[in-house]
Amino acid sequence: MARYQDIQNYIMSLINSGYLKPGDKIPSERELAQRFNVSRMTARMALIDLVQKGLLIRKAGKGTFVNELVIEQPLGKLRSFTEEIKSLGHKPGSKLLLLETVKPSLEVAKSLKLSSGTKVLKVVRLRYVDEKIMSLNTSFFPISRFPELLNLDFSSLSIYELIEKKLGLRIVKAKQYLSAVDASASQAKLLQVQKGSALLFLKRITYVMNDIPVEYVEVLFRPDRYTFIIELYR
Amino acid sequence: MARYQDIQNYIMSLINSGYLKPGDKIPSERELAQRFNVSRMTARMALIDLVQKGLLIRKAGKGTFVNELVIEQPLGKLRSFTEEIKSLGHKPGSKLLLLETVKPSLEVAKSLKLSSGTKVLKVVRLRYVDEKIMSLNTSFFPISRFPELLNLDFSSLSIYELIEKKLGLRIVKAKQYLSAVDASASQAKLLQVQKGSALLFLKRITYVMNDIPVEYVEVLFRPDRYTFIIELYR
DNA sequence: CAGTGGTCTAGACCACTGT
DNA sequence: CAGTGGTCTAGACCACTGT
Repeated sequence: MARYQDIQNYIMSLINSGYLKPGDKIPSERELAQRFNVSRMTARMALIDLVQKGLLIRKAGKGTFVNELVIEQPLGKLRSFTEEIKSLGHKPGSKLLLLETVKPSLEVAKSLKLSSGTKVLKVVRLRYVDEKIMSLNTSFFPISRFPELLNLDFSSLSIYELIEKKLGLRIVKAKQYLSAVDASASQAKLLQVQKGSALLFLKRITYVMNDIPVEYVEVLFRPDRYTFIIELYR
Repeated sequence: MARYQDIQNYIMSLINSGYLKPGDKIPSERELAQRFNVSRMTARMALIDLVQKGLLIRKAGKGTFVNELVIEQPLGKLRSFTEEIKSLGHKPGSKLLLLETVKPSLEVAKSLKLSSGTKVLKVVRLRYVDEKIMSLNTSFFPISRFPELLNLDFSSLSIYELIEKKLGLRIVKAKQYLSAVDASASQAKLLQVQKGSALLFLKRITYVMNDIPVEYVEVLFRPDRYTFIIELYR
């Protein structure tokens, strides 16, 4: 085990334990070098590597700081929020805010390929990453088509997983629309941002076999906590 | 200009000129140190930075090599704004607002794989669809790497087309980041929206062969005029 | 001004690869 | 075996930030 790794483990444990939070200053290179009895270059290597991994940020003349948490999602592969966050080494969370049967809007009905009088299940959830609020999700499920949806536990982490396991449906496709909106007063309050501040707005229709919709969802992301990444090729 | 950057520029020029191809071995740390009259640690820093940028690969006991072009799953189709708008049956437009040589920000420099002192060409354009304002594009081009970029007509519709035709470069990949921001006063004025209203914010790095960046661009879209659609499969 | 990260020196010993 | 990158030392001077 190289000596610079001792320093890295030390810094990581301070961050993971919550002792150091995003924005906090960590000890200087010279201080770490002295404390671990290594040369400054060795302490420096430890920090540069953690900067490269996105955990720290350095500012010449000021110091080295714990980086803000930003989740980046590579688009292109259909994965659940839960799968995505876990794969990035973070802890997904969910809080159920509302669960009721409603008459769908025209857009919801059309997206789910339902007649506008057919009732749907509306589910509103706050989504968390590492206990921090990330997004507000409002889902609509076609319970007339899949009545078993009513039996699902919507406070659990991954609804997609439940749909596949309990309903035996295979999710094969999603169509997403990405835009931006101003936060309304109520949205701002739930997401803990300023009213009117910009939110990343995602609409998604998820399909099982034969292009049959199983969910229509609108998600409002805090742009400081979530970024979509898309790689394109030709 | 730091001395390790001289070494980086040297290596990059060997790669860009085609003298060094993917898989080729580059001179060892000790050899570069001697040739550039620096200590081995300095030569080493130059290489480690290029490894981190994905241009080189190192193998202990063997040497340092030019990285292979990574082939990944095609996720979407890379099309220019002009191609896209035309295919939708609309009329694309462009208005050149600014064209100047600037020192890049850290992010721009890093995205273009340049040292931060290397000047870049900044091009600001308003984009139209059917004579309506759609987006504000701020591009940065690595003129040190591709000096011929200075001869392009930036008031023309498709810069990508020009890059491929006049410079003989094939654009093969783009990486996009999507988020949302509040419109600043000046952005709002140009886009003719309310100050502080939500804009869809896109950052894109466009690459030619060997993951060499040819453009970094930030685009602010009016969300009422532009929506990203993404289809996902599994 | 003291403190910070950025760059750099001129060495050293190590494990590993290939001849 | 000679050559490679990996790790490390004990210093140095620099530009920059904040008091």
